[in-house]
Amino acid sequence: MTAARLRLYARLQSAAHLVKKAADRALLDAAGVTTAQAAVLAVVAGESAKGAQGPTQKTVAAALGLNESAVTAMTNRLIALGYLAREKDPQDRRAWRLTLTGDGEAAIERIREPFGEINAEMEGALGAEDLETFAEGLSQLGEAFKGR
Amino acid sequence: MTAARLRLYARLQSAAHLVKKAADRALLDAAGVTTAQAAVLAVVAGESAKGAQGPTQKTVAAALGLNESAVTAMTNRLIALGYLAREKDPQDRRAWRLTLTGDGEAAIERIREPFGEINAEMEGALGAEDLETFAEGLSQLGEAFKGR
DNA sequence: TCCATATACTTTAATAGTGAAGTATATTCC
DNA sequence: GGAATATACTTCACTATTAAAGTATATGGA
Repeated sequence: MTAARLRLYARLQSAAHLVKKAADRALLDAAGVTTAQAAVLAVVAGESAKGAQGPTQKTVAAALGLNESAVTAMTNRLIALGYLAREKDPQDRRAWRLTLTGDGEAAIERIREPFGEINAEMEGALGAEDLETFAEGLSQLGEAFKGR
Repeated sequence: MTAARLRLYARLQSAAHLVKKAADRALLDAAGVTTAQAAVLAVVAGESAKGAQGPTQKTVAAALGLNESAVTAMTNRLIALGYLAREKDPQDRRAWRLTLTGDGEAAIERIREPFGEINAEMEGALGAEDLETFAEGLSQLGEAFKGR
């Protein structure tokens, strides 16, 4: 089958792993934050910009395709690092509302440049490839595997 | 910048994570093996086919873009599961030579079908996309980030 | 109003990875 | 031949994830 010949799964995972490894080193070096932590901070910043309250952990989990237990653990680490704060939602006391601290906002600022470089390096590596089409393909893959 | 607009890093990691999550469930269900374990078994099978001896751990690490310490841990798990065996290379007693057990070869057989389905689902999800070009882009990314 | 069920989060045990520092064996170069 | 260095692997402490089972609070009927 062509499905086997193209080895899409292996290529996708290998590329993702190698890029993540490099990005983690770059971000940790320049901003003292891992890419996984940066992703959570970015979601909290983005969701906070939408409304008065910060997002719940469930919202963060859904945005990143993670289990809620992963977000519990990440949130604990980010609070320990001083980047995030949480308080009980008064409307629903099962839920936490997450917000960035001042240090959290500062971390996001520090992330911007090294992260932009990673994205630029990726675009450079793709050479002649149609970038829009390639990016679209990645989104289609994500979309197709989102609900299982 | 276009680099930020396309969010290649986020899309790549998200797609890879969601596909891996689904593939792990499928493989664990059908073959009792994780995708990470399957990757190591496949490398050992492929390298063993090339020469008389199985690969060293270093060879496996290089093939998968992993640290040698990750391969030490994976090898221990796969030996405990009965899929892999190792013996000291008589030419270089620092190195182990890895080989598949009968159970390891059987596991590779069980993996084939569910894994083919994952690849086929990925191709399906890409729709109109030129599959060759997309696959090539993934390889280019991997290649560009391999040596850092 | 109370019970059943659904929802938001937590806990636990496991896999999978990193990087740094350590051990043992090879190799290289006076 | 022996010292210095390189290489193959291991160990350790840590981050990040999953799935399953548990806790606490909401919600929607009867």
